[in-house]
Amino acid sequence: MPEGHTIHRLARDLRRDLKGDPVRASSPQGRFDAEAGRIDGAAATRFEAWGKHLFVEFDAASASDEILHVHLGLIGKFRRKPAPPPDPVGQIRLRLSSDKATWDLSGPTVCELIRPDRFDQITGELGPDPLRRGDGLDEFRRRLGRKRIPIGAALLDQKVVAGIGNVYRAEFCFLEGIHPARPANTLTSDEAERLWNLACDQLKRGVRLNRIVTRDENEVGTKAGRIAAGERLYAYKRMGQPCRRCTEPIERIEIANRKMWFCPTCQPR
DNA sequence: CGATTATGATTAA
DNA sequence: TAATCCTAATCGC
Repeated sequence: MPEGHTIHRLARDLRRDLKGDPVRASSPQGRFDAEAGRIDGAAATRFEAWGKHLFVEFDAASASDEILHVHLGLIGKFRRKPAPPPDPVGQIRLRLSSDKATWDLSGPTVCELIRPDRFDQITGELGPDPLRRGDGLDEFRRRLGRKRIPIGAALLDQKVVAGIGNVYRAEFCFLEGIHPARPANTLTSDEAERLWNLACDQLKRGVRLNRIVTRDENEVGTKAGRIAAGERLYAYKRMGQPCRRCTEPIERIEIANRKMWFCPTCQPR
């Protein structure tokens, strides 16, 4: 589930359930015991998503200045459970609960307490996030222009743009008719701008629906939230199936160590 | 019941 | 380029 939209949606949902009140923190699995103890009982004051990174700040009076940093990686999940907390199921690294809800974190690639200087470092190394305010476009264009790597690789590089993953990169290249292997610095200023605006629109849509749906709803004839599974995307994982625009079979290519799908006709070199 | 897979990213070779 | 970390669901036998 985790591309940028997931994390921004998570920040919003966690905020609604946990913000303000003292939060109970524990590590049913045990691997985060000591750290959980340090934030247990502190009031959570801020929930922020930066690309695929989630940060939770706590009231300085009730905790130290440490900030919770979570990165879900490929398989991490935050699952909502009712309050009061039920018996934990599976490997729960961190459980956060208020009297409104319980949130169980499993399988994160990063779950740690950090100091503010480290927070500055992590966020400072990220490219612009289409879901955060600011002049992302100029920065995105600048960073793309410095890369000779394939656009398919540049879109995965969190220093170029923060929050895009393997599904969105394939879908964005398809939607803009750009061959995934084209060097990033050969994109015109206009192409870069269209990619950026597309990312802003699509990630926002992803947050709203809490899933990736890139398919045009007029094309499917249903409202976005109801587009059936398997009908939501244009290219991702559709190897050999007919392109939804031109019916040519979708092809697969390996870029930046991951598989990527594209239409050879709609995305010429 | 074991193998495979997953919307990630780093480290080693 | 390959190995590695983290976990759970799914699939084939």
